[in-house]
Amino acid sequence: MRFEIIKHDKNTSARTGRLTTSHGIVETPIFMPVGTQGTVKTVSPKELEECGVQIVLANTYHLYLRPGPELIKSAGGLHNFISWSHPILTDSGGYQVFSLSDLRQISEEGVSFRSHFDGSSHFFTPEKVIEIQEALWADIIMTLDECPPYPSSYEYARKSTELTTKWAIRCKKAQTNNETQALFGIIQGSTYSDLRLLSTKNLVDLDFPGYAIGGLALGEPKVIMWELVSLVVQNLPPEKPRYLMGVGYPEDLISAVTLGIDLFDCVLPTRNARNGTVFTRFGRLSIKNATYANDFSPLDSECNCYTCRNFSRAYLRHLFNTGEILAPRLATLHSVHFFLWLMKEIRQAISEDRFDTLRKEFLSKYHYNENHL
RNA sequence: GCCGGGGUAGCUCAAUUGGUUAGAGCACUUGACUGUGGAUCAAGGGGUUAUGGGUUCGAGUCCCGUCCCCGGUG
Repeated sequence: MRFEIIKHDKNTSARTGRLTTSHGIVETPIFMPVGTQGTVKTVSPKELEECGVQIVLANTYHLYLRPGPELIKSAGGLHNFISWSHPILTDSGGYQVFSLSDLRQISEEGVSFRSHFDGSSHFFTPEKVIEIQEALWADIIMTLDECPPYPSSYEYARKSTELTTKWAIRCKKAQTNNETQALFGIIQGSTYSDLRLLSTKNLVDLDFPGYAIGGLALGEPKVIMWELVSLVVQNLPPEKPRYLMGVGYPEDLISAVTLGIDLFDCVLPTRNARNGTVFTRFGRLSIKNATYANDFSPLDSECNCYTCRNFSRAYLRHLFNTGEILAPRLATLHSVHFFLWLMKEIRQAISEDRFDTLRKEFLSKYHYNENHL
């Protein structure tokens, strides 16, 4: 993997870049839709391409439990198995163990957990997680981390962050294929500045090809989140890609790019779409609301995605209210298209030295939820 | 026609010998969702208990009339 910075924004820390992987180029800043089980729910790879998707995220935790890394390996790797020829990033499973499994027990050696769907017992170590991700053969793979909940006590966060660093060292050591796969380290530290700083320095010393910031957007105030992102980014090597994990809302993406983030992933555009809430240039729109029953305009009057070119709000509402399978599909297509459109606008604005203007224009039009600030 | 059973929220049903403001599920309305949850959670609206009388301190509940539904029988 190679990362080159193309352009720095004049007024902010935003930048555009080019990430070259063994399955092609990713232009940054970029948003990665989440395809947990080897599919971005409801949409096909071809449709993802049409939405402007360049890289998707898949999940070690889920794919390990089903169908198992051996099967995917014998299919010729994840790209072959799911028929996606562009880059893939796999998450390590640290977050899923934290958020999905009932019984988890963390020790120095690793984490034991019970599967969230059949209750079976499993044990992840840093070495195991690398082995699985090498079998899946994603272009970018992640270190095993522990994601401490918010809020966490300082003492818990300190120990947890220390453990994440030790696991990062073991992951790096366990990696056998660093020619075609890039291993990103994950920075933790909860909401404590000194722990974030320490975590950043320790991981930078290990010289990863890219760095992720994890453990944020877990309910902490936005002010704190941005302070921490800013602090971490300032202490990361500028020439390496930076990935803010699990973020976020459109307004968050703008803020994070401003601080110098290159990569994002989030379930919001896809999960919310399945539940009937889509993102548009004018803000969030709950298509199931009765107010759209007779509204024959598209979701977003300025969008040229397949959904907006062909279907009305009234029809989409009808599809949702009748439980039709097309409803989550069309909504997902729109929101994914919108997120990728936004990233493209951001890249273009940076390259033309007008990122600041774009940011202001976008936020003046986009009606965001004030609870999120 | 006669005999029996039954009419409670849009739907399916609760409501202990008559006893606070008639409840629930689904549906509906409105929120929430940040390294996935087609999941789920939260809040809300909705009732002259078929209808007209009566008994009672008090009736969805007991009595009488009327209307309607279901089963049986002519």
